[in-house]
Amino acid sequence: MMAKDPNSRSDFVRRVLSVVKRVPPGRVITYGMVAELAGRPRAARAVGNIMASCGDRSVPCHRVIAAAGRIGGFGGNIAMKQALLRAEGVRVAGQLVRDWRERTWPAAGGRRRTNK
DNA sequence: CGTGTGACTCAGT
DNA sequence: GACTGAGCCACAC
Repeated sequence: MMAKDPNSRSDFVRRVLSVVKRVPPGRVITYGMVAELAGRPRAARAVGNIMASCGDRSVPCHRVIAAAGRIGGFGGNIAMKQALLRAEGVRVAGQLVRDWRERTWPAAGGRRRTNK
């Protein structure tokens, strides 16, 4: 069993993967949110790098999107990411997610206020 | 150990 | 709404 080796990655990477794995189906999360849950609210960029290097297929990296509901990237196969999200019930329009506000996880508790 | 790069984010124009 | 510049972080070389 243990075909995987999560221990070979750094702590931060392990934490990021853990967060993404916790994202339920039909839900999406932004890189910044993952970074924050991972303990580095400013490491959105690093999270993107980790996803690009994610060697763990158990991680639904397709549920990780950029801020403002943008799809972001997917190793050049953005179309696949859109299809995967759509297959989970997420409304995707081109490179933009329409219902990301209601599908962002964890539930931000509601909509944003006048101030970001 | 310094530099460059990238599936990012924010603020300003 | 779109583009630009600057900031921030981890990893490969």
